Amino acid sequence: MKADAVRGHLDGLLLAVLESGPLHGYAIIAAVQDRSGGLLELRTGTIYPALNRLERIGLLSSSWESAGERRRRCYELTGAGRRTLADERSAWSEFTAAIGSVLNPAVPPGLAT
Amino acid sequence: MKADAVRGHLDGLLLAVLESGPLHGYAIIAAVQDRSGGLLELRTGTIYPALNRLERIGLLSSSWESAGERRRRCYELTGAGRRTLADERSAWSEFTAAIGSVLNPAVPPGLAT
DNA sequence: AGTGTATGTATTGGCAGCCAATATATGCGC
DNA sequence: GCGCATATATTGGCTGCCAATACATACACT
Repeated sequence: MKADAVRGHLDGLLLAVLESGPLHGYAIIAAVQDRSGGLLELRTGTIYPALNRLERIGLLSSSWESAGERRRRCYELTGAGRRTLADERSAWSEFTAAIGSVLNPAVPPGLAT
Repeated sequence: MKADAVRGHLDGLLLAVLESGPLHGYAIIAAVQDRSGGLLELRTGTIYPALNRLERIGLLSSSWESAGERRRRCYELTGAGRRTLADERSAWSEFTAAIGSVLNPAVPPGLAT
């Protein structure tokens, strides 16, 4: 998987892994990697600015948490975040259909009349 | 469909529409738009540099053609181009599986033990 | 003859957005 | 005290597509 393959789909990934409950940054990276079968390895320089942006536009809310003595910033979906996640899912579906139908046409090339 | 959604998948699209025979630039744009159901509208500033690059690295070959009096540059797949197209198809499949499994997990969130 | 529109190729500048590198801090094992 | 895993954060840079622009030919209409 090439490095910046997630370009344009990052927001959806972040919202999706937060759907089942709040997570902090490091756990988000692990969740994405886990759910993608190890194929998607996000970096901190990728997700932290993205999480800040998503919070700023109201799709996430965050709160500091203490695990033992260690501080963690936990992010969770807002209502707007859930609605946007639904939008991202339809956009993804539309996107894959569009690219897919060009890449693998239903009518195989060479069989046209 | 957001403007630069094809980022990272353009080469595959171009190779795919050329699989069934040679086409010139304008026809390639039309073919991609047609096969995507009108969702993918590539611009000349997008495909011409890409076609040049694909020819330069040996995936396409081109020849000038005269339709009536008008000159057209027709591109066709080379052997290496066909092999790369196959690679692009597996990469696409892997990519959609990776993003898709994060966006729409097989085990719906909230049903975990 | 002139104007507008469709067809066709080509180049340039700009910028969104992700990554690599880097910095900082804590807790734990040894 | 040293190294490693955990954890958050920022900066600079590069890739790669797009918007804008330019130019040429053919044809229809007036």
